[in-house]
Amino acid sequence: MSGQVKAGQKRATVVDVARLAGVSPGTVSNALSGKRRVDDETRARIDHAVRELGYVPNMAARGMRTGRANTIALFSSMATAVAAGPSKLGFLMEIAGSAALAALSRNVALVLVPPIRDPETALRNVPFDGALLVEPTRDDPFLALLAAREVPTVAIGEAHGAVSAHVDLNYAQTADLLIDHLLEVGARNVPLLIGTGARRYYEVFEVRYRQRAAQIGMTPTVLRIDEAEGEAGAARSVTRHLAAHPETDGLLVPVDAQATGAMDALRLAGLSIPGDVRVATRYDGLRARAETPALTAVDLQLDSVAATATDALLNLIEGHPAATHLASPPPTLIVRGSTVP
Amino acid sequence: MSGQVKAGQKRATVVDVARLAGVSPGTVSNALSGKRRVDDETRARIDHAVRELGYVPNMAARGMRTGRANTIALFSSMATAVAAGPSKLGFLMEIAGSAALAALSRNVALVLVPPIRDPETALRNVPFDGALLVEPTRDDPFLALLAAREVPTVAIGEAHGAVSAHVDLNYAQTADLLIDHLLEVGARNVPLLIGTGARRYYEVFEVRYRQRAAQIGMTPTVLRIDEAEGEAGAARSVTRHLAAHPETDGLLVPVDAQATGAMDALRLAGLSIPGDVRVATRYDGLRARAETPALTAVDLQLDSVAATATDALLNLIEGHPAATHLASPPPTLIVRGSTVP
DNA sequence: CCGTTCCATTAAATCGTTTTAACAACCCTT
DNA sequence: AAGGGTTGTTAAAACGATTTAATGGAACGG
Repeated sequence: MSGQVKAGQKRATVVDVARLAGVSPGTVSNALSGKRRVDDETRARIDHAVRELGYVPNMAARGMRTGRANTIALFSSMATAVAAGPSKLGFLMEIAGSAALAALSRNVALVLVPPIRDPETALRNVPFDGALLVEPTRDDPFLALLAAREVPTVAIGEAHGAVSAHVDLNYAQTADLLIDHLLEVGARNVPLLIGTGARRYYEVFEVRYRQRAAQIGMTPTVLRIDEAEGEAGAARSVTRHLAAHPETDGLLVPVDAQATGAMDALRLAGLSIPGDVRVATRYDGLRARAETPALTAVDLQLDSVAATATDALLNLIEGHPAATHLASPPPTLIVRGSTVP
Repeated sequence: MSGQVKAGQKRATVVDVARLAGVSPGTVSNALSGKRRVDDETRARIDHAVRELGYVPNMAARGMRTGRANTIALFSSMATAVAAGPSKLGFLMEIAGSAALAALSRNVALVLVPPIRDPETALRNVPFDGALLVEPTRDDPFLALLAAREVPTVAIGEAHGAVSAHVDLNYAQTADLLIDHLLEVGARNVPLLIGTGARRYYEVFEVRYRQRAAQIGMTPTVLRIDEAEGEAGAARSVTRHLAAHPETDGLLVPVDAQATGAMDALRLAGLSIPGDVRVATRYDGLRARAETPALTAVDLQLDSVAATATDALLNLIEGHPAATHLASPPPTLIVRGSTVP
């Protein structure tokens, strides 16, 4: 059958196709890309030659001319201990799945860049036209890299750094949803646990939390935990807090890995959930659902968020300007056993 | 600070660096790649120029010369309904995470190719040096594509097609683990539910299942469900089977999405789990853990599997031959509420 | 002092595509 | 019949790196 290439033979180029079809390489290029008109009869000859030779265009050569890699990168600087955890799933991967699908439907592939110690050197070798950045910190190591490359960058979640655009993750709404729910189910002494990194969503959660606390006359307590310490760090922090404040009857722990740690601490202290203490977290992922009882969380509509971000990024890459501030569907509360029996 | 590039200015090339350092482009290339010796003093001048200009090598140009894209692709032909599902997580993404990490540590990026209707055209535009193929079917659409590209391909899980190598997923062991466990907890009438696709692991499960059934004198029943129909298909199938065989007291459902469907059907029939019917599945992912009761499943050590596959693939790409048959750590049973109270 | 060998460096070729500018050939108008 | 538009095609010039073969010295041995 034609179209097959014998092993060891080097791949056909546009020149080979041109020769076989009796035209010039330029015409082959035009026929294939459809950028300029080509006579129907000529095009037919070219198509035939392409099939005959099993011609596959060389992406590197094309990229060199066009300056495009047909690739976008997905970054997250969240410590692996928190972002990935035992089974490498979660937030980042959920976004990756949707983004990959959205990108591929526009003939662009998604390259996955998990957090690593030395992004600099690793990225020297990876070509990409634009980047998605998941909840960057104030001075995210990736931001500098991306700036140096001068590629368009879309953040997922509000960002303080300089990005081309960002998709809102509705931090304030999400915080309110969780805080109000905890109060509604009767909690009155609810500390907030967040990471130490300078992430925008930590800031927003803290602000809303303090506001609401002031309104209802609750003494606000904010416990900050090093992201790199993962679950264990959260567990230690909660244990310490419980010792000093036995009246604690609720925990607001937006980071899911830290929520898992908090649950461990509560169990260790022999407290019942949600009887003695109610717990709520933000991201409704594996951890939230696998806890016993399962954790009350929020549906962040990550599917939609990722697709929006990807589309915006691809538009930017193609030169179409995009709004710098993109909305996403409102988050909805998912009530589970950790807050109601 | 130097190293910054003013916006709008086009990126520095190796020629600019050479000029500034007072050497030829060839020497710059050698200094940067370390392929040939370069005088220390010269190298210092070059390094300085690189920093001064904020030089970032153009990957497309390099790729054109070297023929490498520094990228590997991860494919799965499993229907989206089953592989991704409600929250796009699962098997594929878990492998993606590990593989991305393993690849990046060798300066290669992972591109994610989720199952789509028209892989052919989408892939024309995506450059990659090799491919990881997750549990391909007998005539997987991706296999042809990869053959046409003549890139090395490593399958995750035994494969019948022509691949360069494959990492064993211990199908037989896994099947035995699950079957024996179901029998051990008292199930005596246990149908096997598998997909209709020609996947190697369906075949192996069926063989082991029939063998064991014969040994203990159980009438084997194999229900085949179209992968594309996801959970609903499995639910319908189970409901139908229960009507005809009320004595059913166990279900072996390797595909997790189908296991979820089966659980729905059991609940609908008002049966208690594991009291009336015991259920076990293969992959211990979100679905298995989020069920109530959580599903007994198997730890497939996907982390290690993905890392092994990625390493082998990169070796192949670099020309080092690799074993065609790669082992992975033995799977272990994870007993949960769906088989023991 | 000449002939080798070794070394760092360079000039030039090369990779495979896209794009630009030029060019015929043809059809209309006037 | 001359001039003005189309239309389809082409030759040649990019794109930016790596690699090959050649070069000019320095160092060395006899």
